[in-house]
Amino acid sequence: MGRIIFHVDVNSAFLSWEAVYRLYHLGGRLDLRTVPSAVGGSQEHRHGIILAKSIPAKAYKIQTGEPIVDAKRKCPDLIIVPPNYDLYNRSSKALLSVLGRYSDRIEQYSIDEAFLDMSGCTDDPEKTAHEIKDTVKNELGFTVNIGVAQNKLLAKMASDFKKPDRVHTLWPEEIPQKMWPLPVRDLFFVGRASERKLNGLGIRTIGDLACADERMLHAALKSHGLLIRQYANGIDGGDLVVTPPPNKGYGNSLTTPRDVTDARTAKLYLLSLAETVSARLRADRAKISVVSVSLRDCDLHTCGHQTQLAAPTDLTAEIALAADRLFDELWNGTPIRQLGIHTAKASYDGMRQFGMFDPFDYEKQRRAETAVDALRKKYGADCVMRACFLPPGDNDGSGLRIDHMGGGVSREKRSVDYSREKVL
DNA sequence: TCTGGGGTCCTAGGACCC
DNA sequence: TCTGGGGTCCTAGGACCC
Repeated sequence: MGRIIFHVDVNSAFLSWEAVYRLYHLGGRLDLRTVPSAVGGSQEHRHGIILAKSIPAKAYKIQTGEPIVDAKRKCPDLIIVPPNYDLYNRSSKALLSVLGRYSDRIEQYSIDEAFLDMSGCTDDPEKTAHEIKDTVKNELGFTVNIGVAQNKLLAKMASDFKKPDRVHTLWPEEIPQKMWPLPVRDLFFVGRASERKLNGLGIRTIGDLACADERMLHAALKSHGLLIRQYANGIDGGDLVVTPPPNKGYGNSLTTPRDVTDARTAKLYLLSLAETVSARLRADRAKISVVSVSLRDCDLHTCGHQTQLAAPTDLTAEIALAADRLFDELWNGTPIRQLGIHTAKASYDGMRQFGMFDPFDYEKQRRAETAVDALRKKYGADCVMRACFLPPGDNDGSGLRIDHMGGGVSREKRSVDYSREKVL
């Protein structure tokens, strides 16, 4: 038997993990998976979108990524629970540890998805897939779909068929019947923009794409058109990425609770984002050579501006300084909804060239910042903070306080209240 | 009461080199 | 002084994934 690839996908991951947590760790009685429910951000903080939904919620046409307001309109009784990224990371680890018993060639594709190379590990792939699926369910309490195929693309497409708690195969001879009738949007790497262009060419199903004229596709979609045509034919030469490559860049962004209309507040947010980004750089022993600032205005229009640094850095002070300058060059005074700091050209060799015109002593500043990192690791992120972020009172000019470590997802856990009374 | 946050890759256009 | 053409690097923006 040739190559056998499994794609394991947790059904409604964030919601299932929350449901399991409430049932087994908090002793709740309601299983969120059995009612219309969703995980969503806080509307007061303008993070109000659906991150995951239950299957009953799906029946109301509620979609991941849509505003909670719209979802509530579709289903007034929708139960919304806040995200808990710590829980998701723990659940993800538990899943990976179970999968590790079945193959030593695993690619963790995202927090809730993994590819397993099962070549030579099984004489009956479907039976083994069922065994993995049932082991996860019995030991961890949540269900997965497993797609079984000869390459990653087809395994991934197969795991997306009927849910939950299913195993699907997608062998080459099954492609015309199982994959080609699907709308082209269901194909991996066909997003909204590609769908629109393809529809304009009269291509509506994956089958249409599979036999579409290559020159026409290239004219409309460049190399991406040829890639998705290969995918439509079930062709994917990609290997499993067992060892994840190092990051090429690190970024953090934040949608502010209120539009920011003054530079002082914007720069306070940028400083908090620089704190978070650079702490991650130092934790990973990475330095970056490009800093960019992105702004999104109240019309959701985004723009950005970037700069190359004279020397690679991992310092909050240097990144914040660059970000401030970029901000001044970029901002035209439009009220800001979201701010971001992104970095690129990461290097991991630990070198830092001596700079004749460094605004400060790199080594000295780095000792200070790593000392703060150590304190925060030991006593919590809030044990040391800059005076400009200190309570009491507001510091964003509208009665709100700015978190001194801005952006990211893990900080959401603070807003979660898992007191027993809250458990359904 | 509108629309998060983390990434990667590609393309287009301009600067600059020979 | 009517303006080729190949190459690289940089920047901005867009598309896709989860």
